[in-house]
Parts: sequence; structure tokens; C-alpha cells
Amino acid sequence: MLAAPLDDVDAAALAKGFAALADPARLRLLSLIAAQEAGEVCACDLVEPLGKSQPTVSHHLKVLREAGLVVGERRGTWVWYRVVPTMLEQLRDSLAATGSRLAPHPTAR
Amino acid sequence: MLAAPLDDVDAAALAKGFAALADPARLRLLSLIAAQEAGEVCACDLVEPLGKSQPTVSHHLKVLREAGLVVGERRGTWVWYRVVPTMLEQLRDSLAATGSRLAPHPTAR
DNA sequence: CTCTGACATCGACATACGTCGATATCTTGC
DNA sequence: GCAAGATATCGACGTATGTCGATGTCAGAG
Repeated sequence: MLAAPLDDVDAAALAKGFAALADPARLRLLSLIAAQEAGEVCACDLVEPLGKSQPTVSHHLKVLREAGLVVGERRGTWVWYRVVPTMLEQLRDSLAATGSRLAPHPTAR
Repeated sequence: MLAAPLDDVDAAALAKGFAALADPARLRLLSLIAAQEAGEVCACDLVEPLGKSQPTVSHHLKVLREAGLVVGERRGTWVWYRVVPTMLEQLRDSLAATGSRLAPHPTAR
């Protein structure tokens, strides 16, 4: 992203992705899910550690889901969430195209 | 960030950083500044390519500045902006601590 | 000192967002 | 089918955010 100016479309798409990360509750949710040994968590185990109401947690999970950052799989009564690395890497890479012009060593003379 | 659950403080700090990136206009501004050969741009050259009013551009530049993503240096009549790689790397790395549990290969048995 | 031009700030507006309580939906066990 | 529990959706509320026109501030030219 930082190599050439982005057009409105790409910028909007990226911005939508970052917007999903622009909330403390969602970042904590994401880290809670990612920190699981099993790689997945029951949604019921996310409400109490987050300290928010169940509807609020459900709302944030939806935002993360729609951003493609997590997926929820229903197994019986519960829904198990796990992180999808793809979108995360995509956002990370968009910040990483930081070419020579950004480095402390201008490279060019 | 994805190795262990973050506390409220870290989550809030990170969220503030991502919030600065969660807008198409700011992403385009950032990419416009980063794409400069000279490594810096006059603010006056950012208004027209962005297609927004001068106050709006100034506002977004302020947000980027307060997020530590760019710096503006006054030289005479004009202010020259350049990207600060530090914060960018910090945000990128927070998305990169994606340990074994996120990879397609669970590693742990 | 005054004028001009670049940039920042202010005030106002519409919209988007986070949060919660109440309620709906769905799944299981009886 | 019915009751119980887990999630999701809805409606409402306060607050934050993007945008602009008008205005303020500051540096250089004359």
C-alpha cells in the first residue's frame, strides 16, 4: 500500500478492515480467540473475560466475522470461534509494503 | 498481540492506532505521502489528489500526526509531511505475533 | 504595515458506532 | 411438543467521527 497511492476502492476496502480492529473490545476478543491452545473458543467463554454484556460481545463477534477475521462454527448449542489468518496477513502486508523511502536509510544516495 | 490476551490498556492503545488507519481518506493520504520520491510532500499537494476540502485534509493530517504515523515540518509558508515508520511497524508487528495456533498447521500434535 | 497565500481551528451538521435491556431464534433433553 | 440455555437480533440511547464553510494564525513579499 505504501509503494504507490491507492485508489478509492482499495482504500475503502482496507479502511473497512482496519475499522474492525479499531476497537479495544474487538482487539481483546481477537487476542482471546487467538490465545486459545485448541485454536478455538466457545463464545460462552468470551463474555465474562471481556467484561461486556452478551449482546455486545455477540455484536463485536459479528463485526469480526464480517471483516473476515474470525469464523464461527455452530456445534450443538454452542458456537466455536477461531481466527482466520488470511485477512490478518493481508492487513499486515498492506502496512509492510513500506519501501525504501520509508526506511531511516534513504538508500537513494 | 495474538500470542496472549491483551489487557485493556494495550488494547486501547492499539485500537487508537488502527482507528487512525480506519478511514479511506487517511489511508490515501498516507499512501500519497509514502509514495513520494523525495520522501516528503507539501501539504498543498495533497488537497487536490484527495478530492476533499482543505480543512478536511488538514483534519486528517492532524489525526495521522497525533497517531504518530506522520510528521509535518514547517518550512516557510509550507508544511512538509513525511511518514514515520516506527508506529507503522508497531501496528504491523501487533498483527504478526500470530503464533503457531493461527497457522494452518496446528504444530501441537 | 499591509496584503496575500498556506495551513489550522471552529462551529455545525449528518451519520456511524458502542453499549445495553428486551426479545427473538435455535438446539438439546425430557 | 415443551422447557432451558446459548446466540443473535432489535430498539434506543449517548457519543464519536467525517465533512464543510467561515474564520483565525502565521510567514513572506512588497
